[in-house]
Amino acid sequence: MDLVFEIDFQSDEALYTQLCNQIIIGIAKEMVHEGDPLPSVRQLADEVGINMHTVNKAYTVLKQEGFVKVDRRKGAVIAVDINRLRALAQTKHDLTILLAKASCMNVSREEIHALIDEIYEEYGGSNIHGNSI
Amino acid sequence: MDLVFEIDFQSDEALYTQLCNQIIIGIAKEMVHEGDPLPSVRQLADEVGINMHTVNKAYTVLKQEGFVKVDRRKGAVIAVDINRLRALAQTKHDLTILLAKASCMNVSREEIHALIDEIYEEYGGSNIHGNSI
DNA sequence: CTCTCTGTTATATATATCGTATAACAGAGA
DNA sequence: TCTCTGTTATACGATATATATAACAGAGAG
Repeated sequence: MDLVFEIDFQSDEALYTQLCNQIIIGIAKEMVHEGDPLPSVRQLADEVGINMHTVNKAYTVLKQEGFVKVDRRKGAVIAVDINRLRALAQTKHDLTILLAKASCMNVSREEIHALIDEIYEEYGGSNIHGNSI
Repeated sequence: MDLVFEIDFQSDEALYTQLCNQIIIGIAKEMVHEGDPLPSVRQLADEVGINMHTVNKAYTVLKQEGFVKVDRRKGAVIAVDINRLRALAQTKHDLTILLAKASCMNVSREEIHALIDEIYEEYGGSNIHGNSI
């Protein structure tokens, strides 16, 4: 399974952010794995019809966040190297706001839990912390 | 309990976004309720040391999202009037990206569920969908 | 060595967003 | 009338976003 990139030019999300999210979701869904090469900045830019520098910014952000590293031979490759503590803190911060909105909208805790399971089904059913089944 | 506003000028979150989030979290935590008046744009701007228009933008966004309405007598008041379907869709979209990042960082599904409960404890233990206890 | 690919950097430009600033308006209450 | 409310208009500067053209060093293939 290979990554398919689709850009929504009408979205309010920045183009490079859309690319970042699609790659991160691709990793989570195990469509790509550690060491897999990403398209070159020029190739991906041409493929989705945006500028090379926009792709380069996406790769740079992903690199800073630890999702990608640069291999001089292969180019940009998947590389999940992580500061897990920071990841947990960021996750909690984002969840706090997301759940506040959901709570205000009368989305119950049970509905959230169900949503979590529904989404997580599509992601790696197995990771080192064993969330399989 | 009254809302206390604190602005982090070092944050990468926009100032008006910080205000929006604090008010939404305040509603979720039931520190404020339907009909409660918010500070006037000028008063709040002066209180936290930012421009009136920045506060006004926060109120405008909250109004568009249904968290606030304008009462000519009281000014801006809390008003949780909601398109629940849109709320669910938005919640799922945001969760999809958030969980993808968490999954890549090897944050397990169980840890997410625990985080959900931890955060939800601080929010309304009771809403119309009965997520109490 | 040459050619071509990689990411990377430098400049420049255009547009949009963010935050501030000053000013004014209409509605409502004292 | 005076004062408060949200709202609107306009302007300015700073930053973010996206594009464009150009060049560079490292690495692989011929």
